[in-house]
Order: sequence, then structure tokens, then C-alpha cells
Amino acid sequence: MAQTWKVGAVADSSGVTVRTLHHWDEIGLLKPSRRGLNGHREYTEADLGRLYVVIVLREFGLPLDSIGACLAGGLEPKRVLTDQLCQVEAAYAAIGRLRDRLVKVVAAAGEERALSEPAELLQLMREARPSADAVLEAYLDDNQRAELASGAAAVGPALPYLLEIEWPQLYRQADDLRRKGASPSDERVQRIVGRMDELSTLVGGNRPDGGGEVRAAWRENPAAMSGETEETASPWRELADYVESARALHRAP
Amino acid sequence: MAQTWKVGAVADSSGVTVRTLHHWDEIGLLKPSRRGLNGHREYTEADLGRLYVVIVLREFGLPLDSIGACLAGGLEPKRVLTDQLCQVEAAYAAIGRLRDRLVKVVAAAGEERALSEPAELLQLMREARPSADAVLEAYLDDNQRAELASGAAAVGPALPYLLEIEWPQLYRQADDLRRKGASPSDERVQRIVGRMDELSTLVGGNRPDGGGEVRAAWRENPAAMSGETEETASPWRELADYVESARALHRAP
DNA sequence: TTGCTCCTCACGTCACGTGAGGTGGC
DNA sequence: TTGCTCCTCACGTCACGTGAGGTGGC
Repeated sequence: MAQTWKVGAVADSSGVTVRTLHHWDEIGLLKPSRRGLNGHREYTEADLGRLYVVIVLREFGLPLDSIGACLAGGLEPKRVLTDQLCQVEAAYAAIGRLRDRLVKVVAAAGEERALSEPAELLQLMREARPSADAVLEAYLDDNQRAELASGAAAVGPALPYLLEIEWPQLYRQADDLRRKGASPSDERVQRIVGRMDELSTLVGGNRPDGGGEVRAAWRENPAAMSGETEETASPWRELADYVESARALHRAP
Repeated sequence: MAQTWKVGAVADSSGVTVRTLHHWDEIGLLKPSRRGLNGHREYTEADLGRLYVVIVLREFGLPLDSIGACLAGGLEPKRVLTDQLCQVEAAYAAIGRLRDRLVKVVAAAGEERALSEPAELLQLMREARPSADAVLEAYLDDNQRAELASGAAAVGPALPYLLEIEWPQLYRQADDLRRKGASPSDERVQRIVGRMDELSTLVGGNRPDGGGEVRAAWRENPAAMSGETEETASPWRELADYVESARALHRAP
């Protein structure tokens, strides 16, 4: 009879927990070749060989079912690792952007601010976030700026919401339709453009060409105005032209 | 009666899903101020203001309960964001190391190798991983190297396991005890050192000072031999001295 | 007899996705 | 009557952690 090891010994020598070995047994990833009469798991040397591969592949961040498929020959390890690399690259970039933004907020928060008030918090966010109204401020007059800062404009407490949540969302929806090949005259596109004009008017007031500021700000600084934190969006110019042509149709039907 | 919005409208304008709004309602993060007679959720403008904050904080990667605590005043946003930054930095570094290792494997795999055999896969892993036996090879003679490569040495298929899984684990355990202040003469430490000698002998054979290669390799290149992918381990020299002194006690009791 | 290890359920985690089955307003 | 939106369960996800309750060998 060749030597075997029980869970505790295997766990001790490998560094994985007993529970983990139980789990890998349950899902069929690593079943001990034998069971004792008492039901105890008995790992053979071949099992340890397999355990080695599982642990090594897990260190590359592969999901357990991929590891199982590799071991069963159902998946090519090279492809799996290549795919994994792609995902890791993407995650790495994403978390890097997140870190950059966090650095900005924390730095801004260091400047003697109390941050006790939620209003302070919001102000802070605006500085660190690819922020619509931060960019927009340059296009507003003093009154408008005051309204924006206090968050107590006629539009009410939802003004930041309208500018930083709904506004980017409208552009995302428009971009979605554009990618799907919808014409600028498509009624869904028209509804979006209509809503954009409503929001522009709410911010810009009733002056002639009210709301021109918002659109101008967007054309000049689309990335920030869109609230995008990823570079996944399509070329801005294209989207801007698309929306503009839809707007033309909307104004002069 | 001030205006209200139903879930669908809120979802559309914000970009979060209806299910997400349901969930945030369930856990009390964002409860609509009212319900219609039919039970329909009715979000007020104030609710949208709160929704805005939730979304912005979520973009910083904060867990929902932290967001709730911030909004309730139970947590200082500044601290929460600072903590979050620390975690994100750590995750960023960790995923960067993972990426580097993946780049190495994938690059090595690109060199015309089939990777159809599991043995090939293992060989590959050894190249990309901070690997015990890769470093060790420099210290082995041709016979030993051949045994290691074939994985069919006297120790059997578990040789890679012993060298790359159990061996580093022994050092981790020793380091653990050292940090806890255990004396080198502590019986737990002595057991570990005894096992280290066993493994050394298995690899080095019965020659005088058999197994000296493994220990030598470890002293020269502790990071790789330990299998550590993080820099969290304590200064190697200290650990090496600790283990050496335990070994002295073990040999000459 | 006391420890120690082993076993099998089975719930909890985190933030929702995804149907299932049914109701109300145009 | 047909769509559309709304509702409330309730299971699934991913890889285990963490008891709960009980058994077998030294």
C-alpha cells in the first residue's frame, strides 16, 4: 500500500485550509483517490501532484472551473492564460483610474476641510470626479454658479443629480443607439435630444438660447461632461455630431 | 403634491437597474419617501438627491454599508475614503504583480510550445512563477536536474509539490512562529526544521551534506525559494538566521 | 476519559441578475 | 383585450469561512 495523507496533513503542508480541500472535493476539482473505511479522505502522491497544479494555476487568478477544464484537457492552458491576462490588464487599468480619483479626493479633503456636512462632501466629490458641473462652472455667470454651489436653485436639491447623473446617462443612451445604427431621426433619439434641451433650459434659464452653456461645455470637454471614467466611449466628435444633427431635426421638424 | 418618479423612470434617468433600486430599498440604503396605494415606489426630489450621493460614492468603490453609514453620519467620509485608498493601493500593487507574472507565462508560451502536455504546462509555470526549483536548478548536478525536469524522480510525481508548495509553506510557518516570539528551541520550530532537513535529503540524496543545495539556494535567493509573491514577508536575513540557529539545535541536541 | 482529527450538513458573504407568477392602468 | 410597468418571492453567483452536532482512534 502506497502512502497516503489525510486532509489535515495535506492542509498543513500545502497552506490551503481543510475547508478548501473539502470544497475542491465537493466540486470535483480535487477528489482524493481513496476514502478510508471511516470515510476519511486519503490523498495519494498522485493527488498531491494534481494539488500542485491546482495551487499554481489558482495563483494566476484562474477561476476553479477553468482550472478543472485545463486539467481535464477541455481547455487549452495557453488560451486560458492569455484570456486571463487580458482581463487582468483591464482590471489593472480600471483600478489605476480609481486610485487616481481617490488620491485627488483625499488630497482635497486634506486641505483643512471639515467634511462634516454632506454638502461639503458633495463639493469634494465634484473636484475629484470627472465632473460635469465642475467643467460647466466656467460657462456659467455668477448667479448660476451660486445656485449650483448652494444646490438650492429652482431645480431643487436634484440639480447635481440632473447634471452629473442624468445628463451623462442621456449621452450614454444616445451613444448606444448610434452604435446600433439608429438614425438621428429615430424617435428614441429624438426623445433623448428633447430631454437634453429640457435639462439645458433648466440650467440656463429662459434667456434666448437658454442652456447653450451646457451644450457648449459638453462640446469643449466631452469626457468630463459625460461622466465617463473609462475610455470605452466612442470618438466624441462622432457622438457630438450625431446628437447635433438629431437636435437640428428636433428643432425644425 | 410635489412631483415623484417611479422605479422605471429613476432607473432610466440614472443608469442603475430597477433591481438595484429594489435592492437598495431592501437594505435601507435608499428608500423612496412614499409608496402609492398600489404599492408602487415613489421617489421624491430629495430621494434623487440622496441617490446622487449613493451613486457617486459607489463609483469610488465603497461598500454599500459604508455609504449608508456616511449618509447616516455614523462614519466620517474622509476616513472612509482614506481607508479605501489604502485598500485600492494594495489591490493595485497586487494585481500589477499578477499581471507581470502572467506576461511572463504568456510570453514563454508564445515560443512555439505546444502546451498540450500537462508536463509542458508545469515547466512553463516554473518559468513564470517566483519558483523554488527554477532557482534551485543552478545548484543541482545534471542527474538531479533531469529528475526534476521529468518529474519522475524517486520522490515521484510529488517532487514539484514538495519543492514549490511544502517547502515555502515550511518557511511561512517558521516565520509565523518567529513573529509570535517563539524560541528557536521551541518544539514546533524544531519539527519544522526537522522536516526541512528531510526534504533537503530527498532532493540532495544521500551524499555527505545531502540537501545542502536546497538550503544554499534558499539563502542566496530567499524570495524566489519562498514562493512569496508579496513583499509582506519579514527581512529574509532574520528568518534565515532564525532557521539556522534552530537547525543547529536540531543537529546537536 | 480527555484531546485531537475527521465527518457531513447548512447558513452567511456581496451586490445584485434572472426568472416566476401575479396585479393595475392605458 | 393587448402591452407595459409595477409588485413580491426566491434561487443563483464565487470560493470558501464558520459554527453545529456527531463519530473514531490514541
